[in-house]
Amino acid sequence: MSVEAARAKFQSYLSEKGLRVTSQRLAIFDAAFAQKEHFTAEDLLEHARKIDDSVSRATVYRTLPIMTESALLREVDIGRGEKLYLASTGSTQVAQVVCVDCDRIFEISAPFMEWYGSTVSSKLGLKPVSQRLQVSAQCIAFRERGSCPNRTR
Amino acid sequence: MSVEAARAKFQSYLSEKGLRVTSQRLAIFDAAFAQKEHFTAEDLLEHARKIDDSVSRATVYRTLPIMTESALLREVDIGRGEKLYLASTGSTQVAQVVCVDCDRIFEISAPFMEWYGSTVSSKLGLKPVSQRLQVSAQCIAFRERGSCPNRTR
DNA sequence: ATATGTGCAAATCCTTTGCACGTGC
DNA sequence: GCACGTGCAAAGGATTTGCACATAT
Repeated sequence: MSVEAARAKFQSYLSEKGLRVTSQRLAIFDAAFAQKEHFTAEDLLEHARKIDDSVSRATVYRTLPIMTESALLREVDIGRGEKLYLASTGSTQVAQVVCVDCDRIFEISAPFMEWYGSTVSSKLGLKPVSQRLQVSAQCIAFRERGSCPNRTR
Repeated sequence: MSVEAARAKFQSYLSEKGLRVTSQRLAIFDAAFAQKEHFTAEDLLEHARKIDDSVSRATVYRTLPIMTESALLREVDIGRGEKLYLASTGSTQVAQVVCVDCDRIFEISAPFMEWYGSTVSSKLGLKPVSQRLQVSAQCIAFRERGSCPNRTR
């Protein structure tokens, strides 16, 4: 799905739900879809303000759930204090591989995850809605050199 | 592994790491292993205080990572504000199935998860350390009646 | 004896919320 | 016009931390 299509989808979603298409929401959308990596709410605020400096932190936090519900963003919670977000490319069958040292996150498609989730929950008679797989791993640089180039801590 | 064995393991772990075996740490251990379900740091504080009323919130928070690192507790983060913990019975190949309505957590063993993690991360040349699978699902009661008996929200 | 651990309360961090004003529809 | 959205700053909730005192080794 192209960015243009996603933008149209966002506007449709808002209208259908009786929500309003505001300049702030569009700025937040544009800022989110300009990111190439995972971003935090704070990152998003910063970038959205470059597009429309009237955007407030509160509006970012209020818009994030809307974009998540409309499947335009994927929320990624790897157990740090803050949540991460990523513009959704369509697939929900994605696993996060997090380097134990540098905290870099690699997203990889995992089409077999669906089968996995249903296998697992059918044991309990539950109907799976979504599944998340998170793998902690040592990245190549860490294994070879004992530390990661991207390390921030 | 029995509770007695786990308690011994905890004391050994502390000694090996040059950490001290204090009455507070033992009270926290005992409180944790007396729980049958997932518990929060606050739950643990409350129960530990019944054993030793000198236990403080700070000590609970300082002891939790020690018990997690020594594999005596498993940390479960399902994206609520607070983290949950569970006395570890040994296996790390466990998936959490969370009911979307009542938030109940079912832990089920998932021995094939290890294979899954390595398959996934080998695509990136990473060495997997641990993996977590979380499945959101509708529980039986929710599907049949539209709401869960255990619902708290 | 002394390095660790502890309780307390304050501080932190991310996120949410109340309110008065602004603005799409 | 008016319901919904917004910015601001304050509140919120979980967790962390600085410090002086206590204690395991």
